[in-house]
Amino acid sequence: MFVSPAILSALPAFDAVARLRSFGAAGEALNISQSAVSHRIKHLEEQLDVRLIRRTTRALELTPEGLRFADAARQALAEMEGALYDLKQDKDEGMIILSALASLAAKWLVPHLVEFYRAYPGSQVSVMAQDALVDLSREPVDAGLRYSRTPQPGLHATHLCKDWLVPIASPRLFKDGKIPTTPEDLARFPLMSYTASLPFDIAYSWKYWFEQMGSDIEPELVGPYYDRADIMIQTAIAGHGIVLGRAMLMEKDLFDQGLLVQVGPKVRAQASYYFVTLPDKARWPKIVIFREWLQQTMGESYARISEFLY
Amino acid sequence: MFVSPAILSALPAFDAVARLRSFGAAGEALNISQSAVSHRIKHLEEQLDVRLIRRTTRALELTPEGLRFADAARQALAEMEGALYDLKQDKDEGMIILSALASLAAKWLVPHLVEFYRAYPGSQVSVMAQDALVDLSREPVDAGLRYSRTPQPGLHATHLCKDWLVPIASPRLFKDGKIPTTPEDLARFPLMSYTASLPFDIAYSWKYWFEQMGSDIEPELVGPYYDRADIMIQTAIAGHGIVLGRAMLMEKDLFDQGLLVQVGPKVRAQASYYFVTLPDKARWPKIVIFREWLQQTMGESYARISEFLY
DNA sequence: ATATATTTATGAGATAAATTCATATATGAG
DNA sequence: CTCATATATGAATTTATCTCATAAATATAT
Repeated sequence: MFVSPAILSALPAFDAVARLRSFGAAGEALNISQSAVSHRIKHLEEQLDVRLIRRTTRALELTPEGLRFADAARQALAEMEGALYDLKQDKDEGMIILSALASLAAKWLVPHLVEFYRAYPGSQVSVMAQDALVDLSREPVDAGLRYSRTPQPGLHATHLCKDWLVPIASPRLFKDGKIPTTPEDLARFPLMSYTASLPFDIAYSWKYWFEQMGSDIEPELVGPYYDRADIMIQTAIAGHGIVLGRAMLMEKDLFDQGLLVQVGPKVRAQASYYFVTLPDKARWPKIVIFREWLQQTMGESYARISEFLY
Repeated sequence: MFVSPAILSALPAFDAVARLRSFGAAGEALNISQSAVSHRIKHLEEQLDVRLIRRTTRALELTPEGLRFADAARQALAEMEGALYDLKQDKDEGMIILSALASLAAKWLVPHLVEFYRAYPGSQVSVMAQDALVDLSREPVDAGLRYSRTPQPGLHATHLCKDWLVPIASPRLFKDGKIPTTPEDLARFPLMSYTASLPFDIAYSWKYWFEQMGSDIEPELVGPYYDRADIMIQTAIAGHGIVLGRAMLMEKDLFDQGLLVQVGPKVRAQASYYFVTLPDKARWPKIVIFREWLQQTMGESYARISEFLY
């Protein structure tokens, strides 16, 4: 057997009549005329070939069959109502599932997320720290926080901020208290770099930095290497040497905890941070709220960092 | 929130697409065109403002939202399918709930019902032995077996058979073996009658019988009285006296068990047996089957009794 | 008994929606 | 690149639904 659309579309009317015991009241509840309700119910009874309602001019009563059918109708409608509510929740105020690069998640996002929760107490953000770029239309992920030169085509992308490459190190590395200031000074320390697998790998390398400094020093890199920028920074904090790191990842370590010091001029990183979503989801309220917060807050971080670093 | 008919009527199409992973196949399953399915799904997605299906020319995939919604849709449809099946069952082969007068139920219907079960093994009849006439449109009762002069207006009624009033008694009452044959003989025994509360009460009384016999005897009735015809017959079987009973109620006792003997001529009873249903239900298969069996079987009973009694 | 008020039923016309057909469009496979 | 196989789309048509005005039915009050 198969349930015809005609039967289904009559359910709200029948349910309303069953609950309100009046065609007029049901019509009012559904914003249609009493006549429409009457027609619909009649049509439904014809479809089912069963009398569902006993009409006694002044009052309505359900037949035994009508009572049973009303139960089923109510249950089916409740099921759909629940599904609709869930969909709405997804858009409005449900949890945002965000796919972010692990380095950014660890070093910038997680420390700042407390501010978001403070500002929007009803919200919840779940961060999936993923190195691979997930397919937003396939995975149950609402949005992505990405670092790239250009946003991926086909997605709704919002530019958040640029970044800087900065040589940093633990103050403890300089036992005599003399922090290097020139490329030449700097090159005497162990230079470490993150072995990115990104296509713009070169942008991270010391080679690029020395070029930007107008220096012809050919840097000699030492290990350990990690493929994650945040772990590379931890290595610097541990005092293993000088790391060329992305400024946005080091905000807390530089300012708030003093674990790192800048040991050379910043240079422009080649990529930017983007917030991306499927075009469909771009206007979902919960996404809009988070995106605007992110844009504002990353912008502030970037401004603060840009001003602080020489 | 309230579930709009537009959303509901798109559910079968969406469910079919979700199951079959193809618009074309879904259309075929629902006997509509591929184009119609495409339009419906598009409309549904617009209504919900959520993308449910990822289209990739060659294959379909549900989005995470689509998967969840498909579950809800399937469940709601299953609920309705169940309800539709129940309604169909009611009409086709479900249990027949029959309201019958207690006397007829006990003395004729129950003994004959085994024949019905034998003839229609899938069927089930539930007999509610009720003295009061129930309102068929209000109670969960499918049909009524009634004894009246005219069928109740507004109901679909089928005439089953007439009946006779017959004086009967236990053979044990006549210790000398002489069974009375004339009204005068008969009047020497205790005469008992059922104190009906029916409007055609008089028809049962001995007075009426003696009149019909052309006798001017004024019968003197003795107790015990019962308001149920079947119990009155049991009283006769117990040998308490002569009872004027309805022939249809005594078929088994007279023929098959020899518990009663006829002790005077039969006279026509004023009422008939009718099988009544609500007009809506009159053509339900299960009702038709039972009605036809009843008509046939009561007809045979009546013919047998009419021939047997003088 | 009769009038009245209240409620559902009905028919016709107007409006809106769904369906089909024909065809465009997209894309994976060979 | 082309073909085969899907879905998408637009316009015309058909179908369904709604509203309005009004009829019909009956419980309640007079």
